Amino acid sequence: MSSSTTQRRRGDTRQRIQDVALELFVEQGYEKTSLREIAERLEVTKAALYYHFKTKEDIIVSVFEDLTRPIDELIAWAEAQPPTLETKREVLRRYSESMGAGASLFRFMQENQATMRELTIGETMKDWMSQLVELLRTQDGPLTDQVRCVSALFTLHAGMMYLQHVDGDPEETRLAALEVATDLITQAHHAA
Amino acid sequence: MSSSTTQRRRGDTRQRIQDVALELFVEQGYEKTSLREIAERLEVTKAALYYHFKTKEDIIVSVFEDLTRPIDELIAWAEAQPPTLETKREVLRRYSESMGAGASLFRFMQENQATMRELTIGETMKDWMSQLVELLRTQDGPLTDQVRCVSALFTLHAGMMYLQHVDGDPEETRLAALEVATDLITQAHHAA
Amino acid sequence: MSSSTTQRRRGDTRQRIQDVALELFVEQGYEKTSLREIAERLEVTKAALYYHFKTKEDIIVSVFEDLTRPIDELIAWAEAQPPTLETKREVLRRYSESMGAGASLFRFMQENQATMRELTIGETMKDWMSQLVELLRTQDGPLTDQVRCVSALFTLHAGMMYLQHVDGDPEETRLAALEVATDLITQAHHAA
Amino acid sequence: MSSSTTQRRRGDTRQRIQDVALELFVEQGYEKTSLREIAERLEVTKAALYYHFKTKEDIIVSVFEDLTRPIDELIAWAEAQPPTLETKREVLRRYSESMGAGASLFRFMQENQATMRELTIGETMKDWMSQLVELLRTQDGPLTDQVRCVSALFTLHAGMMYLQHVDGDPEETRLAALEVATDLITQAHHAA
DNA sequence: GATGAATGAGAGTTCATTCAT
DNA sequence: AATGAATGAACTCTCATTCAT
Repeated sequence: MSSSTTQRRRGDTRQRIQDVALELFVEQGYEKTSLREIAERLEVTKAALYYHFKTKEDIIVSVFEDLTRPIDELIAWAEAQPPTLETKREVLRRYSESMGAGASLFRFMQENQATMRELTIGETMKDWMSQLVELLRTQDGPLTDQVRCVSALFTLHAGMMYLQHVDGDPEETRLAALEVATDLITQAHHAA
Repeated sequence: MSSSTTQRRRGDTRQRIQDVALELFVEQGYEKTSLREIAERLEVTKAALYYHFKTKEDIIVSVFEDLTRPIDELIAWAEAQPPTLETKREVLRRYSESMGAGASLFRFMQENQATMRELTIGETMKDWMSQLVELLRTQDGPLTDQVRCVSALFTLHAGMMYLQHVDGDPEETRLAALEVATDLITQAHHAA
Repeated sequence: MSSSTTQRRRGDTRQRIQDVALELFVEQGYEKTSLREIAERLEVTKAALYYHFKTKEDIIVSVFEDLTRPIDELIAWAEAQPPTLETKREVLRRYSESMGAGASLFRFMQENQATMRELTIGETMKDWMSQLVELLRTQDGPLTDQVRCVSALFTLHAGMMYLQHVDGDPEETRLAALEVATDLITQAHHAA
Repeated sequence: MSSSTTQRRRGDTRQRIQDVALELFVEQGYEKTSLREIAERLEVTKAALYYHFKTKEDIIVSVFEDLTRPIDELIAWAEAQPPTLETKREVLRRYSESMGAGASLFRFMQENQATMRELTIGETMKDWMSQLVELLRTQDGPLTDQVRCVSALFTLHAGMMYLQHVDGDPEETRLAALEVATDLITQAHHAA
């Protein structure tokens, strides 16, 4: 009995809401996903969502808080390191890994930037994009090298979003993207 | 009298709707922009919008049709050329230029991908992304080189979106991005 | 040239509006038919309709005026006759004939009574129904006979509306309905 | 306190919507009745209607489902009987009775046929009209007799709709109509 | 004899949110 | 921990109608 679906669901409703919400947000975008839809898919009422979360925005904020912790930690760690090339490589390596884990969250971010901007988390996200760029870029180097640093970041994103279905193995693709990104950052570093 | 605001506006309402709509869509996203808002900013009624466009989607579709023509032409041209490195460089050069012109449209596309996917134009857009990648990528080369081609495209986008406010002169930034992109494609080409 | 479609249409726009309007009103009902639809089918603008008719209601009123004249005349004629059985038979005969001619109008009336009631013509129509009943019914006869008179009228209607597609020849059906109606009225008459 | 208006209304809102809706639909027709009107008369918001019914059409469908059950049962019963004259008489008798009960629904049907046709229930209704005719009519008899069967049905309708205000007692009128209808069917039966 | 452009009113519908139970 | 019932605000869209040209 304790393993019946109903039983297993006891107590983890909050988690299930987050899961289903992210799923739908990724599928359809934030605004086009209604609380009714989320509730229906969970077979609970809308009011139940409000027991667990104060607002719709709260749901997505909570998902972000859980899934972006690795990035926050990465940034914190990197800021404590000396700005060597090796550090930068490690940043890319770990960032790429995080993306593998929270892939759908990243996809959501990528595809819903307009929405994010209005949400409080928008700032958060923009913040770490800037911080990451700051960590990677060769200060005071030529403009092209600064572009390379940003491009390295975007290459990782592109690797996740646009190359996944093109080729076979997702992991292989991720590694290829990481290699290209590392390459870019290395070029930028040597030029300086 | 013939130069009064009302007079000057005669006959260009359709154009003005497109302009204001794009402006707001870029600012706030497609779904968060209501027809009421557009109408109010134009000082006409909602019904007037419906005189000129059949639906809300129609408005954005028409804006796209006007502003993406350069890209369509670019693709058509490139497909008729031999797939040399020089052709590829020219593609990037012209693509970068188009983005300078229709900058806000590109920003809209970038930031509203989730929305676009549901819209009919979503397909169109995805189509030309694929076609561009196809034109640029070194067929049958190593995976990393394929990544480089996609990355080149994304570098141009990144140059437009994320580096504009960072540095001073937008045009200079655009050119730097173009240089990096060209670099990437050249590497990919030589390796093959 | 004078026989080109455009040429032939000159001057009979008013008539064409009436035709198309009736056609659509019958097909879809009065409220569900919009002036846009009528205009589109005629390949003119809505404003053109307003050149010929003051309001939407005006269109249908004008159609009625044209097509119900035979009925008005029938009533006028009947009122001048002695109320013999033969007169009554003649009334049914001519009413049945009118229905054959203005069939679609009758169908419209039958199917849009709720609408008619709000329209000014609603009264008109109700009026002649009462007048016809008055002409047919055997005053002061038993209730059943009064029912028979109304029923005779309805039989004609039923013959037009519900039996048309059931059997082959519409004309044959009409005549059968007329026969039954005449029968009913005869019974009612003899009883008195 | 527990008998205050607000209290009493708890839980029967759905029913109240159906009642008020039918009332207004009968009064004004389906299309001319807006949800705003229904809501206002109930002193709730439009949104409350949508809590109980998915669409406007849904409201009327639900009313139909409730009120046409007697007819469905009548048809089912009749189909199980031998097609004797006595059965047919019983069908008319019970049909006439049903009409007394759901009188307003019948009036609505009669006066909004154009609307019904577009609604899903239109088919339902047409179906039972055909089934009733099928049950009553003397197969392979002369055309006039078939007309008589349909006419019998219409006589009942006419008795309800057009004779109610003419004479005093509605019940008396209904019985008179039933008598005439039975007469018609008997004639048709004997001829065969 | 007709059009192009617009309006005001209102339709049906959906949303995030609330609150007593 | 969750529901049933409801709200208010907003939405996209359609309609009959007007009027200068």
